[in-house]
Order: sequence, then structure tokens, then C-alpha cells
Amino acid sequence: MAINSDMMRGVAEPIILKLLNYKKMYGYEIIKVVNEKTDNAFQWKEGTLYPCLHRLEASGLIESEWQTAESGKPRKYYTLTKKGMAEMAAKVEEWSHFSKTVNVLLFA
Amino acid sequence: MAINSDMMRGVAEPIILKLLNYKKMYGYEIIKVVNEKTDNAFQWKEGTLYPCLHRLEASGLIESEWQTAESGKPRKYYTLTKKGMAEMAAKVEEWSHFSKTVNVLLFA
DNA sequence: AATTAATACATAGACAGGCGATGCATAATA
DNA sequence: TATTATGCATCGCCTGTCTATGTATTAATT
Repeated sequence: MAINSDMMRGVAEPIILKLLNYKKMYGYEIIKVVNEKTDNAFQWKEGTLYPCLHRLEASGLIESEWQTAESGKPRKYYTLTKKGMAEMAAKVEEWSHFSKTVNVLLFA
Repeated sequence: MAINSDMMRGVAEPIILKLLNYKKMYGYEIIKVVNEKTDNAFQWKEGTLYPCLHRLEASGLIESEWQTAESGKPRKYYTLTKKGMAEMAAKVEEWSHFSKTVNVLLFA
């Protein structure tokens, strides 16, 4: 079941950084993985992901590298920078704090 | 410590509805209560709350009623409508689903 | 007595991220 | 051969939040 909400705002960045912390990935792959892992609760589209990736790269949190798959399709693989690792940890912690705070108000 | 984040988006409505589910409150009071209950992790201002209250009222989820305090200050008290109660439950459930989904991705 | 802070409402404009739509190109499938 | 899936990209809209500003009254401070 899809989540149709403004709440999506702000969580794309920590999620992407977290995924890239495990392994290098390309954009289209990230979309598929996120949608699958959330049972399509998240239904990310290109218009959500690519601008976000570009922002992260412009901020020096991730780096890209073109690589051609066996299929012949060129893919842009992203990796986390050292700065990105620190920012990932910070953003995950921020989410943790934030969600706990909301829970205090909603489940008091 | 303040949360400075885009994540704030979308949570104001369920929080307000939840608070009003307990008792009628006026705007300024809601601001104080939220900031206090979150130890100032949330730092709501008028510019955040009042437009939100007006949206909720326009949607028929809450109703307002002027009342003058002993201090002499006029206050606009808000109460939850029947429609608002249903919407509150839905939004709280939505948050629950949403936050669990984010947690799956961030703490896998 | 006069100034400042707190209370209590309100709105206007800027900002920015998510989303839908669209585009291009190639490979795989029906 | 036509359609779907892959894989990149961007433009413009939408909308909730934030900063700033405004008004008015009461309380507190100097």
C-alpha cells in the first residue's frame, strides 16, 4: 500500500546515503531496491531520485563513476565519500531523534 | 536541541489533531505545549501553526469558537469534528506505517 | 511612569524538495 | 514489429514550512 504523504520530505537523503554505505549502486537500481524493500509503500520515481543524487554529489557527499554493464547499458555508479559517511550517520541520528519526538506526541 | 529538518513536513496535522482529541485548545497554547513536550526539539512558530489550523478548519476536520480568558485576551478554541477524529486516526496510522518503513531502510 | 516582554491572533512572501510528465536511447520481450 | 523494461535526465507545478512583519492587549520590569 502506497504512502501518499508530505512525510516523504527529507528522508530520501539519509536513505540513499545509508544504501550507498553498504555498496556502490546506480540510480535506477536504488529506485528498484527502495520500492521493493518497502513493499511499494515507497514508490520512488526518477523525478524524485535523480535530482536528489545530483544534490548529494554537488555537496560532496557522494561520487559518481560511469560503468558499462554486460547488457551494454551505461550506468552511473555512486559511492559514499568520507564526508558522506559522516553526514549519513548524522542524518540517521537526526531521523532517530525526530521520529522518537513525533512518537512522544502521537502515542502519549 | 532543535531539529532543523525537512522532515517536519506533514507531521503538524496529525499532531494537532491528536492534541485536540484530548481537549479543546487555542493556537498559542498548542505552540507552547508542543515545544515544551518535545523539549524544544520542535520550535513551532505562529507562521507554522496558524496556516495549518486554518487548513484543517477549511477541511472540516476542526471547528473554532471564540472565548475570552480571565486575563481579558480573546482566544480561538479549536475542537475536533467527527470527520477530524477519523482523519486523526488515519494520519496517526499513516505516520506509524511511514516511520516503520523508514526504519526498515535505515536500520536494516 | 515608561519601556519591554509576553500573550494571542493573523498573513504575505520566500524557499525547497517531491512528484508528474516528458524526453532520449538501447535491450529484451511478446 | 510493437511493447515493455532499463537507464539516464530535466522542467514546472504544488504545497507545507519558515522568516518576517503586523496589530492589540496585558503583565512585568526598569
